[in-house]
Amino acid sequence: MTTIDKALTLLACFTTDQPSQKLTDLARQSGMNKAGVFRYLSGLVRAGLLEQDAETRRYRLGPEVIRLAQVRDSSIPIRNWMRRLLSQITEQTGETCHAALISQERLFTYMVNDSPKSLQVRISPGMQLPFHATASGQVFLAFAADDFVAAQLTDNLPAFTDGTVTDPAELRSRLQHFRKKGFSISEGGVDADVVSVATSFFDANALPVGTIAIQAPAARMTDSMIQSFGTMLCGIGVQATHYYGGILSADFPDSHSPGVVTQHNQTRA
Amino acid sequence: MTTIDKALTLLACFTTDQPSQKLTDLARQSGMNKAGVFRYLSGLVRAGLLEQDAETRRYRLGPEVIRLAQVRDSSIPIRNWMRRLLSQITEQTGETCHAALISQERLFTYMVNDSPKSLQVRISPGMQLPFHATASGQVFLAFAADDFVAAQLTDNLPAFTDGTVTDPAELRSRLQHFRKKGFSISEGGVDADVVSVATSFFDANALPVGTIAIQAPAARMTDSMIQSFGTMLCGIGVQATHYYGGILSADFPDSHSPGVVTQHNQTRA
DNA sequence: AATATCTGTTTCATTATTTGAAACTATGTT
DNA sequence: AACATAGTTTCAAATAATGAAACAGATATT
Repeated sequence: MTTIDKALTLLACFTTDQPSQKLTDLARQSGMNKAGVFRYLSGLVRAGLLEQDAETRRYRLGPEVIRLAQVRDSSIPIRNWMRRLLSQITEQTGETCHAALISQERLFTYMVNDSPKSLQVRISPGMQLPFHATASGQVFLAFAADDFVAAQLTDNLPAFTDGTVTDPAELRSRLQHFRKKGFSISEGGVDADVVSVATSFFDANALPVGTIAIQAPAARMTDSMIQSFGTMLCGIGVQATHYYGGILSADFPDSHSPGVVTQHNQTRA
Repeated sequence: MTTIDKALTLLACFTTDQPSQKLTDLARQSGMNKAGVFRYLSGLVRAGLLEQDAETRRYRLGPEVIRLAQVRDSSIPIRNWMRRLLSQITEQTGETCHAALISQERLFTYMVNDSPKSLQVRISPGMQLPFHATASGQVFLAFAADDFVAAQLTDNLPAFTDGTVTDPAELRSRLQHFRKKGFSISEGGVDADVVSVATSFFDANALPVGTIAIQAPAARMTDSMIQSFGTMLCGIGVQATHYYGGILSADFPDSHSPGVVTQHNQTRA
């Protein structure tokens, strides 16, 4: 492990749950020496990736990460078309939806489009999604590489509700099913009384890079709605893959590719 | 200079003008050994901050910078209120506006709100703004620390048009004027026939952290419009400073603080 | 008010890592 | 086929990283 690796692993400690951190905690979490962590953090601060609160001495992410994100988006402009796709979903379904992206083997919410309804599922960008307990995570695994799946589906997976499936064998069988359908369904995996449907989109190697999901209160969801949401999402996923410049996974059901949900599907003859 | 510094300076090479880079160019630009740059880049790739195109072998910013930006925004949520403020500006003026932030002594556009008009000034997020040639840059300098100004206002400043002011003495005198007014005006500094008006907002140390600007074709701008845009921007800037949790620079004209432009200024008795 | 405790920061001799020139490989060019 | 270019690997010499312990500056406790 090089010095750079050690310094940069500290960045992974900053999450939406813990957006600012104390030196001592970072040292404890990372298992590194306090003096070393201090030097790493200083370097990250000099680079603008972190900044230190003058009063509390706590570290948080710095303005440079925002600049970098803008630059990234100017070369791989996901933001623009993703906003359109999500608006389209909420328009057609009336429900909250979100997109998630993979980074460093972690799936995080990238963009959220809130339902106009008053009873809505609350979710915010930047949150990490557990693979085994969310529709997004599961559909991602359904199309991910085998060793990746194996790394995620360990024993002792945490249960967030009574309904969380934690048995690897059971999960694998579900993944197979989701792979055939092209979308996943999760009921009460993280929050009870929430149903979630998700599909994935792919990069140039036909590997999943992100997911698009709809989340709604279980109370107003029927089985047929879930199915129709699923097929719609598959169509959206195909578009996302296209915009991203990727190609569909070989396992992805192709029934959705030719314009099942297009912007002008009403104009069909 | 530590190893971490050397590795992280490479990140600064990625800009909207050069969103992807070749190893050799990065080595040349940074003046570092090719082998070393390769090792640094590998580390940055492992951390997800960069990724390498499988075909072209070029490096570009990775998905982790997006996750980090989301986390940053969850602790210092500029995006939400800034979007509101910019919409408000375009609504009232009909012109394109943008916000810029400072990072690592560079001012970059953070958010853009396009004018609905067909003839509009084109600007995209993530671009670096030269301090001496833009209204944003100038109003930033007007309230920045003395040594920062001195570092920026060197001799041999580049001229982008015939109208670009490059004389440090002349620029300093303008800054003084802008500081009194609270906003800056730049005509044809970067693009001829473009007029720009800008104000800044401040952090808890009363130092400028960003700017908010309006840009319009010179053809449809009058002097009185410029002045009224300026006073409006000052009001918006006061709000931005408030939302950001900062305090106004002591030099900032206080005439704008008590609700010169509030959301409900029509409801005054 | 004095003491203890918890921070973040600095020091310094030991140790391990970075360093860079050159060799190597792969791909594209004349 | 020879040449050129770009990315990657190697290895002994040089340099920077390391971590225990000391320090300083807060805040909490007796």
